[in-house]
Amino acid sequence: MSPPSIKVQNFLSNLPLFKALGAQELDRIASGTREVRIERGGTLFAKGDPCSGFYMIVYGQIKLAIPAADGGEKVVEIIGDGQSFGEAIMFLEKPYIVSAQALADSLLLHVSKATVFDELARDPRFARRIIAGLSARLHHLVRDVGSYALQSGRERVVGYLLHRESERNGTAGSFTLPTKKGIIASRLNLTQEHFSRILHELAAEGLIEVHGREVTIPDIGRLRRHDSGHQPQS
Amino acid sequence: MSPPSIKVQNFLSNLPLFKALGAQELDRIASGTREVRIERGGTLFAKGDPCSGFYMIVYGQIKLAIPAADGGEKVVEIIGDGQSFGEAIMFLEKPYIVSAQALADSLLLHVSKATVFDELARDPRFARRIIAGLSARLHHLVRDVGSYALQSGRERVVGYLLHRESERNGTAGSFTLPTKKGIIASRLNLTQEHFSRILHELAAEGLIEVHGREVTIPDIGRLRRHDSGHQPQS
DNA sequence: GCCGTTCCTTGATGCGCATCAAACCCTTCC
DNA sequence: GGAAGGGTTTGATGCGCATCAAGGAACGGC
Repeated sequence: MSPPSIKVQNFLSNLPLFKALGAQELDRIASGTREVRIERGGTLFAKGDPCSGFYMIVYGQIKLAIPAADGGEKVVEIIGDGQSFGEAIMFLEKPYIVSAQALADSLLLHVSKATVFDELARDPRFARRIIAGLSARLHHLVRDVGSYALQSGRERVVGYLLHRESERNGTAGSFTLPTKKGIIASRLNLTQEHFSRILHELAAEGLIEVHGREVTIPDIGRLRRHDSGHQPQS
Repeated sequence: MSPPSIKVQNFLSNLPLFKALGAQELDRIASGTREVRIERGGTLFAKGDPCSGFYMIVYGQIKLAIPAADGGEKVVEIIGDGQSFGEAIMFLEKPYIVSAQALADSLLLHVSKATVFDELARDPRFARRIIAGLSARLHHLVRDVGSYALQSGRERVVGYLLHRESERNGTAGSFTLPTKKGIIASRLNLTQEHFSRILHELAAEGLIEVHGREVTIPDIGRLRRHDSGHQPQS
């Protein structure tokens, strides 16, 4: 039953959160870590569940979403390889306010609350990294809030595509959407239908090409100019 | 020119961030702190400015908002006595993404980045409090995102009123809006006009009474039942 | 191959909310 | 007191986006 703990340390040491920690620290953390496997469609936790630690994705993909009363949901984030989630709620004595569902068969590491708290008290560098991680997330969320309030659906889609392109390894100007379009639409505060129409519209104007989940941007500069809609950007 | 530093320590020791710290720690922090006075309407910092520390409000009121290209803005938060802001951006090497403007004549304390970093390295308790603060803010923002995406304008207003009422000291069922209705409207992702109409509508249904910024809720239970709009809550 | 499912698109319709515009406060200042 | 100027309300109009409803396309299983 004992997990291959060597592997865990190796994986941890490649994450920004744990990079350049000593072997001793890594051992301590690894001992408070357990592997979690979950298959596509499975629910890792639901809104209202208590929180016992945070998660990191070794491989796979997890969707964080706020469920609505009527069965709908708002996708807050789509998380992929090497990223972590659930830290913030760990430091508040509150249940989850989002649910986490696997979009692909995934392998996660769960680091227990006690381990984190312990390490926090010992190592100020670790605290600094936790703080940096939380700050970055807050920063992104504020940007999201701004885009929801100040940009049109079309602008949000263009912004998203440009962002994706910029992070994508591989052929310049071309990339694959990370998951189903309906999920991405919700992430952008749009319905699936409206998202589909916007993509169609952009394609009709020659700004992008879409084949399934494959998106090509023939002229990034031209698309970027459309970022602020019909108005010249300030 | 030397500020009355005794006062600063006393004020600090009453804030959650610094409560129960020793005199030595308080002295160190106070020495990295300076008073900032700003009058109503003044701009504390603008989007794009570099960040040199974080702020706490001794008295007054500050509005954090994301400016739009067309001169509009989205109010992210309205901050009052004893609260702090600007921590997160301090830990990222990025300029502000929001602007801060005084809604009333205010007295702030500015704690320098160096002081915070220094204390962070020394005192794990301080780190824990910073982390708790960031986590709480993240939590609130996620809730906001959910309400923007999943609730109608009317529901957001009702939620806001109930929240305000619950925090308000004084007569039960009655409170004063913290600032101009236009600002609150933007905070709730509404136009001033629409916000006004919603208040009028709620008043017409006898759920609230409004006189200027004075709001009275005759029956809180009844208003709460309207929180999820026309549908029974789950 | 065929079938069922899930995902995506396309069309028709309508609501929620923004926008534009004007009137009506309620202060504050001379 | 009157004038000037924010702040707020109210009305008319219209757009962006959701909703409802089908149809098509892609995928996986037998």
